Amino acid sequence: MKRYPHTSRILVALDCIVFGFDGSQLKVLLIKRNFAPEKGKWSLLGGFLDHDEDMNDAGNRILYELTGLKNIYFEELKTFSGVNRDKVERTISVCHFALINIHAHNPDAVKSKNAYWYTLQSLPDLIFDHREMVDLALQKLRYKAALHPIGFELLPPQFTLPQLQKLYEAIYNEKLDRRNFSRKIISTHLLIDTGQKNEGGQTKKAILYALDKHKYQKQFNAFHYFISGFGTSA
Amino acid sequence: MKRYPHTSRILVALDCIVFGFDGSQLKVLLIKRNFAPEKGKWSLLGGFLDHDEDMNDAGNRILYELTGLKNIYFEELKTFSGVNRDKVERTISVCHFALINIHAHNPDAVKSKNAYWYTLQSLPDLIFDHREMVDLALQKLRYKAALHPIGFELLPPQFTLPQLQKLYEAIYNEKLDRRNFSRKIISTHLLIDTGQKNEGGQTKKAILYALDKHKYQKQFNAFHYFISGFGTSA
DNA sequence: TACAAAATGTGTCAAACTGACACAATTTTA
DNA sequence: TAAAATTGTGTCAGTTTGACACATTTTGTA
Repeated sequence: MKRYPHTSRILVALDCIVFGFDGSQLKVLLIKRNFAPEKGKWSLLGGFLDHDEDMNDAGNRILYELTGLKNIYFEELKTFSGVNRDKVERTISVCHFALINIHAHNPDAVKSKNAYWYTLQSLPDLIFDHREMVDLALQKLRYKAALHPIGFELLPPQFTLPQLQKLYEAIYNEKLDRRNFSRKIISTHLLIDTGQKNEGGQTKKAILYALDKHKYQKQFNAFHYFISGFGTSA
Repeated sequence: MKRYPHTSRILVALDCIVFGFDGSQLKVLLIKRNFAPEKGKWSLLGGFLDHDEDMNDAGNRILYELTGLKNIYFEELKTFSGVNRDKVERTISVCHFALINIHAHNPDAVKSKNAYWYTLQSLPDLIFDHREMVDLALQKLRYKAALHPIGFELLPPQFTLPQLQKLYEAIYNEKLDRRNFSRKIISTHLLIDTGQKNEGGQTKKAILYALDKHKYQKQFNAFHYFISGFGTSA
């Protein structure tokens, strides 16, 4: 047999919400689409699944082309499969989201592809169902970061507790109690005190921590409840 | 423009792990594949995405054809996209899992399609990557049922606390403390005491509860921590 | 008919955790 | 040199958790 009978073949795309954190705000990487239709409009990072690659290959390829980064944290979110979501031809899109250290990506690659970082509050109009994808990705990020140490993927290798707290406050758009947050993070034993303090700081210098990668991987699926009150019935 | 240039179109399938609970064991619905290749071998419930339906339509169609049930709980798990996972032609499969009340499905429809319920301990060999899908689905069910009131989908409309506990014990394959489990479930306020007791029981008759559907939907995304110790670093 | 056996419903208690809040130490700046 | 901003750590009452005991109900059987 060469093909299955009575079936229809369609295009499979991969779109990805790339999150970054600049120290005070959560940002999303958007790209100016350079082919028709909707050429020149804002879109998520994406591409078509090639005949000789699986989804993981495609994700790595697409993320590498734009950011110059390998081994990026990304995970699958949902398949968007509306019949008319692309007017040219039937295309389903497997939506992913990625978390990167915003200071580590290659700004030249980003610029040359006409990509820019947008805050969630100032997103431009997006093509197709990409806005829906962003909303879902934020929802998933909030869910997952409340339970698992996923937030560290958005920070540089060394960071302070106040920086980590600012990240969580940006993700949930709410203030957290400094003392309780600190207690929670320290009690995970996921952080290693580097013995150093952050330079260029203001007022009191904070301790620089690094992630204990071994414990991080081992405990990744453990529940941590980083955010109190998140997920309650309210 | 009629089509995107330099792209490859592929088949999109939907496969679904259908879970059921017979009162003591967690079971999976498997089907004898009735077309080549691998005809006659065991497979998950599945089908191809048609040109005029989205993934949700396809899932409902496929589940209805086999079980005779509508409004089944099902959710997307992951897209399996290995290049050679189907030898006939490139096919990606969007894997889902479904939870049904095992006593509500249409046994004639199931029988006529050559489908049977298997326990997780006695699964036959499955085609393609379907075994991997089952393992992932069980993992996801365990994860989700520990946090959200998803387990009720596997029970009849009225059930007792001991029945609910047996379900959780089957899902996690471990014994739970009856008193602490009861306290946890009652404290969610998701159950309504029907005032009735279960008939045909043994020894003491237990209270029959029904799910408070309104609260269930409202609190579905809340965290409940049904299973203590699940997701800890151990 | 009464009693053992099995299963169900509810209660107790110490340990751990949570949320709210106070105080001391460090660094910059006026 | 002192005020202001920021960071690190501690306290304490209220809540939740895990381990465990006891009383009640129903069946079956001596």
